[in-house]
Amino acid sequence: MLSIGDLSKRTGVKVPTIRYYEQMGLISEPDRSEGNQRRYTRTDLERLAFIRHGRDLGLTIDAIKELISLSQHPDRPCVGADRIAKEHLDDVRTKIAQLKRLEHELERIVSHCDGHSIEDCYVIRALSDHGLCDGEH
Amino acid sequence: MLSIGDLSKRTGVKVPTIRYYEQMGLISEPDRSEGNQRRYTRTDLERLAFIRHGRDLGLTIDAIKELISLSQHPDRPCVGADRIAKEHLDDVRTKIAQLKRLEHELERIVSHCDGHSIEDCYVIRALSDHGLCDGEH
DNA sequence: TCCAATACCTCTAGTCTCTAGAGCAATATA
DNA sequence: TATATTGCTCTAGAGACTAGAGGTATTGGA
Repeated sequence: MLSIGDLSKRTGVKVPTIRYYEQMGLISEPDRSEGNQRRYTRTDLERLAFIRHGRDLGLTIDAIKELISLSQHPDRPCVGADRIAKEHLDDVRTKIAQLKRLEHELERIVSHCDGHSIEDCYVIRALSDHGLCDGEH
Repeated sequence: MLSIGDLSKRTGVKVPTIRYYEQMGLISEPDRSEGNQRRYTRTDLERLAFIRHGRDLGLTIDAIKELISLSQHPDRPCVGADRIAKEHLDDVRTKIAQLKRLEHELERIVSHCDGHSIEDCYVIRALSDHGLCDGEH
């Protein structure tokens, strides 16, 4: 039986976050010690590692909830799970593209600045005047 | 003189967001009509466009505040503004790198899935078992 | 000129995913 | 056994808005 601190150390999920996940219904309420402290099993550990992993990949709490519920019906086809992952992959790709445009824009802004007075500062001017931008964002 | 709605239409910043920016001290309190409605000038319009642009580029409210305060001292050297932009560029690059690792991981996960039962679903298995990952994330 | 539609006002509370702190209780270690 | 550490609940805060309630101004058309 693991305490919440043990679970935290093993999964890298902070203690208050574990309690938060419980509150959100991502993990079930664990048994308690005589003194009302949470006691976790190996199953809880695996579940939490699953959640952690999903969060690291940027999945939302709701997406993870859905995956958990899917995984509890092992006989169903896995298209649901695949769909969630695919949608997320699309999101990630969109975000990368956006950030790259941003990077480009910022590079231009930064490299134009020569450290003289604010009056001539390209950073400030570029922000004031959208027309100085290359693409749209 | 522009109403808050006009300002919103011209800048693409939603009305409640404009009021929020006022509350946060990003824009100064405008004059009011006889009936207590906000009335904006061309200067306010420019300021808001500046903020909008900064937010589009992903700058935080605090960073924008700092830039505004810098821009109000036109005699000072512009290294401060340049520093803010550079720091942000670093952030953006870090985030792109992270997302690319993620993309890679998700691609692997998705492409392994053959649509059969959940029991064999690679999405679920990959999330359960970090050992199936390529890199660290 | 009057009326209805639209826009505006303030204030409060909610979003999402945690994180921090207060004040107290249980457990582990020396 | 004394003390240090960990745990408990509850509330509030972060950032950057967004939504809704309940009421007031302004605007455009008949």
